Amino acid sequence: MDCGTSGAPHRLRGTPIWLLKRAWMRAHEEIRRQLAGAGLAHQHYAVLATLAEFGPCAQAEIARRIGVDRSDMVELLNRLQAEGWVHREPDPADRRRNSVSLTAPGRAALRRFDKLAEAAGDELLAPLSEADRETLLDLLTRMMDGRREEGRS
Amino acid sequence: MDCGTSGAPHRLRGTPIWLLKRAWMRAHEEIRRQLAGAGLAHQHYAVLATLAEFGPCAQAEIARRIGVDRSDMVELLNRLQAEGWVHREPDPADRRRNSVSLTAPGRAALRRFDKLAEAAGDELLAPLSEADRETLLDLLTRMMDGRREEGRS
DNA sequence: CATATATCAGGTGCACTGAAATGA
DNA sequence: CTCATTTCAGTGAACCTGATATAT
Repeated sequence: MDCGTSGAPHRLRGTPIWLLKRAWMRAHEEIRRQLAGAGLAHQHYAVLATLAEFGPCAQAEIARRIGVDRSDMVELLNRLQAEGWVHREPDPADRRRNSVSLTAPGRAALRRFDKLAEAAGDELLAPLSEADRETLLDLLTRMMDGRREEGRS
Repeated sequence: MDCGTSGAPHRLRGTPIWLLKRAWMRAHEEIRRQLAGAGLAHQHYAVLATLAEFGPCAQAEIARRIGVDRSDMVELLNRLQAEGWVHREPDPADRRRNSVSLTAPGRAALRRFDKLAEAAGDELLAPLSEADRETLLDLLTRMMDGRREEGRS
């Protein structure tokens, strides 16, 4: 993956869309490398993290939380279930739903992946100081959440 | 496209990789909407911008500059050529190469797309103040270019 | 009836690989 | 012979649509 921005026209280089694209491509490469050993995608990690934080969920709820399509949840969970990390069972309260829960091995695996994800993030942010990292995360968060509390930093 | 970050686990929400993914998805949606009328992708715009800035190029050079695969340049240019915006001719100095150049209509089209791209960027950055926008672009640039000039803002 | 869920089949855009043909 | 360029054929992950069966 070629993530350099160096030779690009400055019509693009100063543009948020271009920068975000290249930044995401680099980020994607980092997380991919970290999770490659386990043969997992970032989304698998996101599913495990969601279950750890919110407890047993319907598939559609997980999908909504992490912004994945419901259609794609099926295979995602098939994989995690095959590893023995999650457990699917019909929800007695609403029999349309599968109640998906984290198993003990799943919880242990998640702890490993947490470390890998953190390493990927550190690799990515390596060129920035601690203060700059915080500022960047804050700005991105505010950009996404659409608020507007000026100033700061 | 669902770009909200609201309901995601905080294990992900504070993470640069997660934030960059969601941010890029939103950015992609904005630029897609702006260019949808012309039926173009962001990459088509990037090609035109490259030709405007660097003059006639070999296909491989354009590909290198904007981080697109050489294989994919072919169809990208087919489309732009079909619109009459670029012109391909064998480079007499090195007959392996195609010298790709911007036509007059291509230059005019690019001016229109510049406006659309700018509108997409403004839409994206709307929640941020002018100072914050500059900071964000600066941080992203430094993250990608790997320098380390601390401080700023 | 309308709505929500899980699943499957398929489509599309995009990054990428591998190989061929041509020429430097 | 080695390398670079254009092109084509095809793969794979990800986002998305539409349809079905089932339950609320």
